[in-house]
Amino acid sequence: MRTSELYNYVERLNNLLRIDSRKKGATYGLQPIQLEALHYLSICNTYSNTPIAVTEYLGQTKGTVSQTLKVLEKKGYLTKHSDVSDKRISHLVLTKEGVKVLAESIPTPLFTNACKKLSEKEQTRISSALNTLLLNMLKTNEMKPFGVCSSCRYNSESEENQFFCNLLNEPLNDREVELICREYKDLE
Amino acid sequence: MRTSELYNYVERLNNLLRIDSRKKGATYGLQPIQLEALHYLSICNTYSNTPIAVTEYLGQTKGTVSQTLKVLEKKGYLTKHSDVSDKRISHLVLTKEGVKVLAESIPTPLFTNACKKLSEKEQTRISSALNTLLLNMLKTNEMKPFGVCSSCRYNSESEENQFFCNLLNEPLNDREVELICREYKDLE
DNA sequence: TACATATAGTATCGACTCGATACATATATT
DNA sequence: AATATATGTATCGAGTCGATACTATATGTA
Repeated sequence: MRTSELYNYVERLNNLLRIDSRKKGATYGLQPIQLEALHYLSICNTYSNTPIAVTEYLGQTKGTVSQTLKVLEKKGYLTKHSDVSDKRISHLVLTKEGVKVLAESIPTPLFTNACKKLSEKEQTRISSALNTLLLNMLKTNEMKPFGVCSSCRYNSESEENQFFCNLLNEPLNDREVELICREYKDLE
Repeated sequence: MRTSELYNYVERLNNLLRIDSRKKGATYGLQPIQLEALHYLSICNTYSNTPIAVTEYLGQTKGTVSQTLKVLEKKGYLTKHSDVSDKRISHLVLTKEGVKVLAESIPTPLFTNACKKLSEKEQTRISSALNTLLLNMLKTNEMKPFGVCSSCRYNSESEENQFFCNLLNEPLNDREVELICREYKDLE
């Protein structure tokens, strides 16, 4: 068992990224958790850009997330739009300014520079290893996996590679299927 | 370039560990950062168990770390011992209680369970990938690598595998050479 | 030796995070 | 219609964190 060895690496990685994220976010008056919320909203689909989905992804309470989002809205990095069919729900959409800030902050400079020095092969190797570790952790956890449509059990692919979500009963366009979804469920 | 893909994995991993760490630490009234400080002190050598070394490792300011350590001391998880030759320096030593709490908290339950399900081969593969990524990040950063003696430039190994540190001018015992050091420098 | 400078560490302040609790509103269930 | 459930907000207190100012010790230099 190399659990401790692995953990030490992961924790150190955590430290470095948090430091870098704090440093970079300070440029825009943003806290690490606020950058993470913005980042999530930039990689999730339109069914998953709600406060409750952010709550599930970040693993915080909805009250805490509500405060985070309030700050981001006040700073002009996102806007809230009421759902047309369910008036309880708001959809959070990044503003042009929010997208810009995010593009300049994430991935963080330190991480980006480190990746530049890695070969394509090494990057693939690391990506695969992280994927294995992550999926394994999610399986042992009650948290939602937040996967993409292509391997979701609710997805049925038609003849022309058209994705269709059987949970939401809607076809999905090419951009949507690449984004992560809070309703994602693994194939059985 | 798969920078974004890699970053997404690492950030998600961060989330999961922070959540788990917060949950577990709450059992003992400890915050994630306090567990990290305790953890560092359990894996560093006696030259590196000072407040300033914790500061460098965690990447925070010394004032912040001072507060963290004050809490840990008050809770009875560590004790401070003045250095014999330099009165400015304190050495931080975990108490029996501190060691116990740490053993029950780190690695976090979620992470430990996930590792149990991975084969020895997979663990080796992930460990190697994380090592590559981490060393690369540290190289592009001004932060100290905090390595172990065996690959440190200050180390000169004698006939009987006896480690000797040329910076501190002291021989090191078998336990010490396995611990991380704030004075560590890569071989040239 | 005297004085300047550097290093290790602490104390305090204000802005911020975060969970807990209570609450408002909308939808689902019975 | 009444009740339960789900989405989201407001407020509070404990705690994090960097900035600043401070003390004490060590080191370098004239």
